[in-house]
Amino acid sequence: MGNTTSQRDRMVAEILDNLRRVFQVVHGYSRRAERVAGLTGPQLWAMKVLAESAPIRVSDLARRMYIHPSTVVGILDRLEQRDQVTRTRSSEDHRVVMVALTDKGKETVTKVPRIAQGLLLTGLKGLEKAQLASISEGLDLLVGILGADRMPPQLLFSREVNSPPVGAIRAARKKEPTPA
Amino acid sequence: MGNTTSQRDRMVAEILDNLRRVFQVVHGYSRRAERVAGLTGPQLWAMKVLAESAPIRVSDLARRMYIHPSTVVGILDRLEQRDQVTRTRSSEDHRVVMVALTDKGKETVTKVPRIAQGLLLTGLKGLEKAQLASISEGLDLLVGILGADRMPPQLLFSREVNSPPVGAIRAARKKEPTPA
DNA sequence: CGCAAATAATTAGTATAATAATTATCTTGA
DNA sequence: TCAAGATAATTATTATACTAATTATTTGCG
Repeated sequence: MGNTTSQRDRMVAEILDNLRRVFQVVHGYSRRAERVAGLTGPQLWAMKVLAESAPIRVSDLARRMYIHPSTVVGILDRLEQRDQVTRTRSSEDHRVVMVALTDKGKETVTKVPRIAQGLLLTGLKGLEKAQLASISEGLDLLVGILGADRMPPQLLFSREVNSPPVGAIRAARKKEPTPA
Repeated sequence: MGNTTSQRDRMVAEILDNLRRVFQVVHGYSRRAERVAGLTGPQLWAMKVLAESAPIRVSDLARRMYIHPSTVVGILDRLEQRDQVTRTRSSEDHRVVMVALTDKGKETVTKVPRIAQGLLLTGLKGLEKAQLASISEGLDLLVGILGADRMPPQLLFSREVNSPPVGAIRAARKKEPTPA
């Protein structure tokens, strides 16, 4: 195939290589790291979202985590089993289930923030500002092309998933403790 | 926590956010995309490594894929079941099992190369050289700090995993059809 | 009103991935 | 030599994640 192997082709190949490597490392990374907290990465992530968004519907939690609702169910099963969260069926709409943190869960959240992302965080913080800017810029571009490409194949959950290329998603995830 | 929220802190946070987002997207991405080929992403990846490295030991395959040997066993189970690979126990050392592609497997590999990484590839190829350079640079830095950081917690497979921060790994993955 | 369509959560089934334990084999040292 | 340790692959168990199918419930149309 690609005979000429232009410089660009090589750059693209290298990017894919690096990307794959980063995935691999970060993945096993956060697993080990976060297991220190007694909870796995996704479990902890769910807890963090819960901490921000008080009682929240299962489907909304899934949307915030960018994962499928059925996956969330499993995560909640395990968290509930460990007394970290509670599930309450809404009295208004009996189809919905509201999820909240237990007292124990709240305590967990306050205890772990550092451990969760701490390791990568430490690494990044050790870099110079210029380097941070470089990484940031590269990732932005990456997110851009991914964001543009991801919709067509199969929308994820089919709600407001139409063209928030970057900003909307980030906005939704930042602080904002649901003004209620 | 972080009261002052310096600009650097914000940059770091944003990088982590973006990173997570990229993971999420690429993940579901390659799943959908590669399923078009009838095989899942990791299965296809294993096939590609096999195509390059002829008969190879299970543990070496795992090392090349940066995943755990036990995970490879499962992937091989499914590939073998589909007549894509063969497993042969070595006669020299009865502990080792050599894996190779079947004829059908070889054909599969020639048929799919584009689909596998094609989508991300297309996106990247549409970018300008300067943007590619930017992404590349950012990822290099990221890989750098990850490579430096990943060893201490728990070495992955405990072989020559001592200080090949970046280059060694890439070198091992590039072409090089195992010079015997 | 009453049943069909839509919606929310869950379950079922498959695949990936990691750790820990097991089995078989090989290598060494007493 | 032969038992102790190391090594290779595998199995078991747990967790994540997806798609499809199921169950409840709510809405809306005729």
